[in-house]
Amino acid sequence: MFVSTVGPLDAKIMLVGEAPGETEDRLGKPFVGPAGKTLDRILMEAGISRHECLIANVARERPPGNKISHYFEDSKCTMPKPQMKEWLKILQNEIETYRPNVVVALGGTALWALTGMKGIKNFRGTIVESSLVPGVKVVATYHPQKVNYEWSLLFPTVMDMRKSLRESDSPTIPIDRRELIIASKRQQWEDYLRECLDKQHEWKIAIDLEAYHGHTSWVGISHDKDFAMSVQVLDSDGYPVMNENDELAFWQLLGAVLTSDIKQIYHNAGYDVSQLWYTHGILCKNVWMDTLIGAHACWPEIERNLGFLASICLNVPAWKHTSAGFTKGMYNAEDAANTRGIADVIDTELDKAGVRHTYDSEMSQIEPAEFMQLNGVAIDPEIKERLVKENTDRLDLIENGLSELLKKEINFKSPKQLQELLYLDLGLPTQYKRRRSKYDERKVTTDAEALNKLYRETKHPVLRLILEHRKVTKLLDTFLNIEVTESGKVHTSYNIAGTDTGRWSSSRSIIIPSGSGNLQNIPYEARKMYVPPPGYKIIQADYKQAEAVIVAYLINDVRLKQMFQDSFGKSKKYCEENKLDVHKLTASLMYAIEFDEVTKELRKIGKVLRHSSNYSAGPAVVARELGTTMTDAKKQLDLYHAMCPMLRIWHKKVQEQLQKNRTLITPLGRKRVFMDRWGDTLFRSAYAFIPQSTVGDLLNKALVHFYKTWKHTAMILWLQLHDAMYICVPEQDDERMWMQRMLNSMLHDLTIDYETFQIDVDFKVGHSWGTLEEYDYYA
DNA sequence: GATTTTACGTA
DNA sequence: CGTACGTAAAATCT
Repeated sequence: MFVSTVGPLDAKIMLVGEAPGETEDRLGKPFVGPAGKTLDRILMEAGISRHECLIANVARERPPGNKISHYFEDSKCTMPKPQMKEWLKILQNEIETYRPNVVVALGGTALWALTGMKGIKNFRGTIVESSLVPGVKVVATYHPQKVNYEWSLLFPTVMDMRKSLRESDSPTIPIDRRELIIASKRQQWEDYLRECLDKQHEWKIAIDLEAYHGHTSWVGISHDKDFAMSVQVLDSDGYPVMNENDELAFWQLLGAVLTSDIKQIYHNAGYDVSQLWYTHGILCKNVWMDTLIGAHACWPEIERNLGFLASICLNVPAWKHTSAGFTKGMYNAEDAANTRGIADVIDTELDKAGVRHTYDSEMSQIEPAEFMQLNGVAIDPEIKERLVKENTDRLDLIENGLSELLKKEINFKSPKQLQELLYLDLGLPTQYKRRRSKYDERKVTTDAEALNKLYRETKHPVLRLILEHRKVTKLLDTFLNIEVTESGKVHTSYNIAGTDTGRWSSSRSIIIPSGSGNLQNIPYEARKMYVPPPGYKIIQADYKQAEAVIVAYLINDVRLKQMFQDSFGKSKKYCEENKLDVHKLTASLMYAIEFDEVTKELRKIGKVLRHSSNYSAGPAVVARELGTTMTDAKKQLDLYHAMCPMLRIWHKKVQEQLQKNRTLITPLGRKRVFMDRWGDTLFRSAYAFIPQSTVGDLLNKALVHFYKTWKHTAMILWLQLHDAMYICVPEQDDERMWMQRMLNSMLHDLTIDYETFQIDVDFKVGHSWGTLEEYDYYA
């Protein structure tokens, strides 16, 4: 059925979709099916009333199989067939007749029809002039149906809709007033940098560095969102473009600016500031804002690259496509100007959203995080060589064993070849990946969980060997055969804005690329080669059962809280003598037996259940962890929840809170708005959020305090591992003294439901990361 | 050559 | 129907 345009003819906003779906086809109206429902949600969140909008589709009839390509000659949908040409004419006429102030292109097809541009991902959120009806303003965003499939797109789509609402005030297309000086001449950058010095008490400047293989190639500078200058240092082959004198003058002058009082803005200050210090000896004095961290504090769940932030904070055209080749200088200048513009928006948003304290706290983490990145961690070359040899030998044995069993050469790292081997050649029962929802598609897998299950069922020796092969190659490929720097170290970049929870993430350092990159997932075996500097020893301090303590207070588990309090600051021996063992307590309550009757096996059950229940894991996970049947796991779970009904009550409470405003606030004041689709996945991340985030924030607070207090001593901040910090101190120093100092920073009051408590700390000491020994500080 | 998928390491 | 991450190698896309 032909679906015509609906809505008031004097509408200021016109929405243009792609083509009618099944429901639209049946009812003859646009956006009345599932996509219409999502459109309503988007409009509601943007504060737009559907009845005030003209609503249309580019194609007026439903294509077979809902495939828009049906109306095009080519698969890329750029050459319309005659029918589509006719519909374009209709759309053109309607826009010319009704003249809405803004036309919103919903999805790629509408974007193409209205502007001739392809690629909705790059152009969404930008304001462009229509080519179909010149002079008419178009804002592009995702199609609601796409949001349906990929719920994380809801936020940008809502932001685009809000922009459209603002733009619907008038038909005027905003003019891009930016003045960008690309690859500036010496006179230009000299004048500009001197002006920065003159205005150091008035201006805030954004700085952006581009690098070529670790060397700075461009520097972008901007004091105003409509002005930026880029300075080229290296050409695209990595050769200097300035003569020695000019380059020296440039770095000196830039150094003078960055060590003046001028307020500086960066997008990921950690990188630029470290690079400036490490390769140019410039120690930036006054970092006023980091737009990456600012955006993280405001919107922890969204994408945070500059292009995306600009699309929601500013009215500038997309510029990512200029990042390669001869337009690099343009890209660099736009980065700087847009960073400058975004900073003002975020500065306002931080207060509006009430997250300034989170932002400040994260900003204070830059220095210790960057210290650790630049300082690095030493690798003992002999231990490394030994580990590589041991595991290479082991791999040889495994491969010999496999070739004897199989007599067919296959690549055991190839999931495809393994599937063929196991499920076709050997005829083993096909295993499928565990699904997050019963609506997910069933996928064949050969992962460890599947192979273990197959081994339990069939005892086929090849499975054992494949599992071992996987373990050893993973260890060798990712963790042992790593590049170290000339000084025998590895470096990691700690990413303060790396997670949705406030925990840090860790990844390959761009400044000093080395090691396996991520230092937060090194397996125990490989940790043996990570060593302190000569003459130093390692002290590890980690929060004791941190997340379990937080959960106990969140759900108000009186018995558990009492146990944590009773064991606080006590030695291992004392806890044993006084029956202070969480997992034994759990088991004794579950089975209604005396504490002393709890066997090792029952304690294990208690431990697994507490842990998995805290994150609302299901019977499948419990069965796997305990190696039992699903039926048995279900029984254990029922026992656990009968013993601890508060947990489900708390889960209900979290759901109610989400219903209210989709916002959770942790005991340390971190705020997160959950934008996922309503359902179990959303609930699970919400349950996990508060304990995970609180522990992460607690540790980072402690780490900053400790670093500030002791950075001027011989102490070296060594590693951060979510709930643990590692330091290195001189061999002859008293370790108890350092432990006391760590305690001073780490023991910190937390308040949940008007009850104040602390989380205790465990220590380890040693001379390699893999051989640390427990140190009972309270003994 | 770039991007996505699979598998797996940590807290 | 644990969640939170990052990386290597294979697989797939363009």
